[in-house]
Amino acid sequence: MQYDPKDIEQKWRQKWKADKTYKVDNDTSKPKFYVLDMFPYPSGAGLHVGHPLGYIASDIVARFKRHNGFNVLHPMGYDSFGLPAEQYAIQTGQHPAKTTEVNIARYREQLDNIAFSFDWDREVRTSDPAYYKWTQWIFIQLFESWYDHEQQTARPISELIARFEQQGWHPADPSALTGDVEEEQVAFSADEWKAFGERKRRETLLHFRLAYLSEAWVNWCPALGTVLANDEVKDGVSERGGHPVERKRMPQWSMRITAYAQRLIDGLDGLEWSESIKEAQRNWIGRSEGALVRFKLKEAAGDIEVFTTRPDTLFGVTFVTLAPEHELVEAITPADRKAEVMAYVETAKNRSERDRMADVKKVSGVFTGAYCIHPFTGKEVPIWVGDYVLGGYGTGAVMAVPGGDQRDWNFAEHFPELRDKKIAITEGWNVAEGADERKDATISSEGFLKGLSVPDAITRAIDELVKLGAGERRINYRLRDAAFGRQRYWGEPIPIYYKDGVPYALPESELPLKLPEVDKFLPTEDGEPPLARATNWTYNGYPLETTTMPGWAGSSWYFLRYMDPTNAERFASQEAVDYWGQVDLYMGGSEHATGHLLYFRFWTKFLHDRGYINFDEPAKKLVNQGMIQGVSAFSSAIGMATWKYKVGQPTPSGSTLPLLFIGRGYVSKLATPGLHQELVEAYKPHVPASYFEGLEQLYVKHVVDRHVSIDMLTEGDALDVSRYQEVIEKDFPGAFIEFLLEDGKYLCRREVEKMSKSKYNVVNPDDIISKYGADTLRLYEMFLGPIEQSKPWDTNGIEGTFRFLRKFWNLFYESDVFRVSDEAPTKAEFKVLHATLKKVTEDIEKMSFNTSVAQFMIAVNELGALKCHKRDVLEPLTIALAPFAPHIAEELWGQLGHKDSITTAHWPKWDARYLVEDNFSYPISFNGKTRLQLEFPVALDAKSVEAAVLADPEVQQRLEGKAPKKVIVVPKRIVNIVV
RNA sequence: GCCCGGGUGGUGAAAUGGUAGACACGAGGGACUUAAAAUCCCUUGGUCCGUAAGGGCUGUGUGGGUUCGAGUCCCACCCCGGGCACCA
Repeated sequence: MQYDPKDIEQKWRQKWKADKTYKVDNDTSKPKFYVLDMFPYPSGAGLHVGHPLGYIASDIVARFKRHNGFNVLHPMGYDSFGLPAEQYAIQTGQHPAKTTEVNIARYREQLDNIAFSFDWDREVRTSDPAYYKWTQWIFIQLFESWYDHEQQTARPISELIARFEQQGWHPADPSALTGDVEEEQVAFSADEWKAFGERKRRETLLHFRLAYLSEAWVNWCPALGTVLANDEVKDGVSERGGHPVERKRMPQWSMRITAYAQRLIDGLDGLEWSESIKEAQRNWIGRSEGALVRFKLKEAAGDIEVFTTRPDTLFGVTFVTLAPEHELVEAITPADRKAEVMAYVETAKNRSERDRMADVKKVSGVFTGAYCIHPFTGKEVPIWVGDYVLGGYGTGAVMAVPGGDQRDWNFAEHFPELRDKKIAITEGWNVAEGADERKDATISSEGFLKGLSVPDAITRAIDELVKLGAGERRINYRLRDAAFGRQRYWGEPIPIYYKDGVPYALPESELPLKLPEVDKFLPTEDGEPPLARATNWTYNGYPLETTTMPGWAGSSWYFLRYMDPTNAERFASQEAVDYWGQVDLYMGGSEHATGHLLYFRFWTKFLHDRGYINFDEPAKKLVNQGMIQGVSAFSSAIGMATWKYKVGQPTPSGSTLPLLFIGRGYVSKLATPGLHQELVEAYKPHVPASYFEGLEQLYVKHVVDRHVSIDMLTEGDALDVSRYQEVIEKDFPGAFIEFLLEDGKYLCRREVEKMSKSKYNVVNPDDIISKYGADTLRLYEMFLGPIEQSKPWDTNGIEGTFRFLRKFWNLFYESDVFRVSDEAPTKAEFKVLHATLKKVTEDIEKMSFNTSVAQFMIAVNELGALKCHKRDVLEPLTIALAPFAPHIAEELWGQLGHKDSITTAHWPKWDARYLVEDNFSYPISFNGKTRLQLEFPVALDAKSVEAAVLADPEVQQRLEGKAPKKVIVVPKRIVNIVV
């Protein structure tokens, strides 16, 4: 019988499904191992060969751990809320739940084809009310919590209320952290608190809740009636439709992730995550140490707060710059300057943050006309507004030190009234040329900092600030609180209602708050989110929140739900959570470095703080699979050409030329100037002959590349011209279309790009499976290279893994008859087996799957050469192969006479006894260059090896009678003779 | 600019400081076959010498260094990929 994956794969998939082979119990007698894949968003495009890469790797580990006696949780589900389904719904009117359902069914079918060992009874979907009930529940817990900075933990809001009743609150109170809005909450005493009305109390509490409503800057697009992300705004207009976008302050639900900034940094140290992801998170959180400095306003009460990492440069302050959004701008600007300043503010703040940050060269700003007082010198410092200062970072104001900060320098240089006021702050530096940003400089400014090194000056400056009451040490984080409300339909409703304009959490008994039906998935006419279209969207007559949660809400805790996916009483039972605990291996793409992976950690820490789980990091080990890129194919067309005549002759214009497709050979030829005769010939029938008279050079101005679907390519990048022509004819009705062939073929240009539908370079796993089977696909994806590395998909190599499986199969067969002997294996056969077991076992633990596949190939080649058909070799080998190629392993396991599934088999242990070598063939090198090989017994000591080597005639001959300077013998490795 | 990865044959790649290129694809040659498919065998980094057996030189982005010995460690640089970025 020949190896034919079609029948056996089909058969086993059905059997596994019927037997619930991959069902996992919360069986506490076995040690647990939790293998998690980042769950997919079920897009309409389905899976391509890149998606399963990580799933296959984690599946191998899961199966391996199971063979090794672990109770392995290896679940899968869907991150099924999201924008694409909503956009599709807007276009087609089809309910997103419906398209999502269809897409999930398709995903499931594709996933099933690859035979993952998922326990599908544990599937979760974030858009399922039974699931998002708990997402909403967690939201309420966040709403009902505050962060105690002193104890570094989240606590119930009731405990904060108790504090307020006893001691009130003061901004300097170190224990109650308010995160981003810290400055906005003014002090109040216990008595004042008690005197507050219900409304006032709740408004105050919003400044402390971990999920809170506050005014936040957003990109508001009135025409679309929605808030846009930074990258949806280009040059002040929306990317879609080009409508004007304004920066606007709107009430927004946010998550106080900033409260966890330090713990999110500290927690990284204990994690087995790649250094690059950890670094990305550290950068994202962006801790910087420095000082908060207060500059008293000259004409008014109050002061401008500034964060600086370089208080040592305080004597170099020449001006203070406020962000255009800064609330003081309007207040401090004197009447005579108001018109000019506010005009600037209007234009500046409506530029998106991204635009403002991208334009490094363009300096813009305006003098407010107001002054503040330098805390050390008492001198007046002019206050400017500049868009290089961002409202959302630090305090939205900077002390500008042109002598020490290049951006400040650039700003000063740009304005004549500031240009000559730059103050040098370091020794040996010419401030006219630029800023000195060195951190190993010596301060040369006037005052008490003169002569100090930068670190000493920083300490001294802060001490002085504290003494004067003009500032204090401050640690600032770049991390901002996360916007949590979305003006969208297809997301979790936020379980909040409004009484008297202030938010209240729904009682737990009202959960889940189900997504209401709406007539359209668009904002209302007056710009309310889609949920406002729902009839009777109220609770006890009070209006319900109309924004929904962002995509990352459901994925921030899903790993917990898999532990106990149907629990109706709790997000997961305490026992289940205690048993499964942290994810032992988390597999997913590195593109989630600062999004999902940060929120995931944040929510875990929060649930830990509130006592729901006993660990505060979700995943011990994280592995990022590389991206599988597609190799796109392009056609190149010359739509219009410019013809250059001899100098002095007019160029004809307005001519209609054929759409001429030229192959890659011609494209590269065009790079060199000349008269490209083939092109001229192709054009001749279409243009007047006079066009070509006296033509000396042909310049082609526009070569338009078009993606060509890769399934239109035949052998060696040749295009199926007639099929492609049909496609082009549809896009350019009535056009002349010609293909310029090279050796009778049209060859496409190839390029490695991201694999995506729009690039027509998607390779579908189903196609591969129907041709070679899932086992081959699994092996091939692993064989491609190290799991973390990105690599282009090239189906050409797949034959090798298919051949390997066939050879493996044939070890069990002789002339198409199943024949496995019970004869005792030879030493050589055992050696192959145990070498393979050793390598594969070690490689799986290192997640080096490409090398384990290679080892299997070596084993099969060697056993084939030995004509080994022995049970004691093949049986363990089959178990070892099972995690990689489960179908063929299960089939052969059955044929070997086993009744139970191979998944229940114990992992075979390798035995070092079989790997012992009697002899070792030493490479003998002279000055590090290998010249010959000599075989000696392994047991021979270094001295004896040296003597034996030197006695060898060939060595003697090479030495030409001279004595070697030195002989290095590394037992069982190498001999190096230095001459 | 900063922070992470990475650079090895025609291709995907392998290599605890110890024989660079395992394994696989592709290519070339051969066997079997009426033929094809399938299978099997041989060759395959470059280059030079040799009829051959065989041998020499060279070779892991570039230039230095450490070492008996460097793809691997150190320094400087170049290129590619990813992330971050007027972050005060």
